[in-house]
Amino acid sequence: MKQISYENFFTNFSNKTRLGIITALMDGPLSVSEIVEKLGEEQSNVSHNLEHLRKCSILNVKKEGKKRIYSLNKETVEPMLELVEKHVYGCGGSCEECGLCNLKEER
Amino acid sequence: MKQISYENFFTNFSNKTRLGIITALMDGPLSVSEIVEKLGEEQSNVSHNLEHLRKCSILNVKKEGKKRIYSLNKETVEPMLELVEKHVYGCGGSCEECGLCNLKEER
DNA sequence: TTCTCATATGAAATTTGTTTCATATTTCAT
DNA sequence: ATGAAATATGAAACAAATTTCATATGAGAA
Repeated sequence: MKQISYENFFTNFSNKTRLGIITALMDGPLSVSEIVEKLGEEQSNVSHNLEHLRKCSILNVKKEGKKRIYSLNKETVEPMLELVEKHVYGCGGSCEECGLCNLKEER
Repeated sequence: MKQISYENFFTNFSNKTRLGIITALMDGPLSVSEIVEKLGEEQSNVSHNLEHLRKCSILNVKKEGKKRIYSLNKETVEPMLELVEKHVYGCGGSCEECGLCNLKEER
């Protein structure tokens, strides 16, 4: 049996701050301070989390003066989130725990 | 900005036991005790984790005598894992942290 | 250079998630 | 009914991930 070890990859989608970052970058690249402002999280927290995302190639960075501009690897992220969305809409409202069906209501 | 709250969904892919369960069920449905045996994890641990997976509709259950047969929701899971695989093979070996590039070597 | 802004980093504190342990529940066989 | 097998459940113990805090680094402006 092939033991898949994708844990660390998926960790990037399983916390609020990181999904916040991902969501924030949906509309285009942003600098760290812009992300910080958008999320209302602490700078160093955002920074730590950006590192994880970057290390898994979910984000890309480029330097621009003193700023670092982060952008989303949409090729992976978009279909990933689309898949979940599809899953949610297909579940018939049976996922009490994961909160996705609640999300449904919000939209 | 729409705040995505998919955390809990992705949590199901970001730990070893649950990915182990998912992997075990790739080849077809299994009872709890069969999963326990296959993974070498404790029964109650497997049981707890099965609950999470089921609640997010990643797994389905059906009763069969005293047994409960769990099966994989392949429609969601397969393309999800395929996506990650594609991401990995496209990353050019740059994801030191997430361990996916190491997986590459294993195969 | 020195100052300031933007970001990163390490370690401690905190929060969250996972596993274990003991026990309960369900179902079937006797 | 009673016992045994299969699974579930709750709470405590444990482990791991996240956040915060203090500080460091780097880059440009004065």
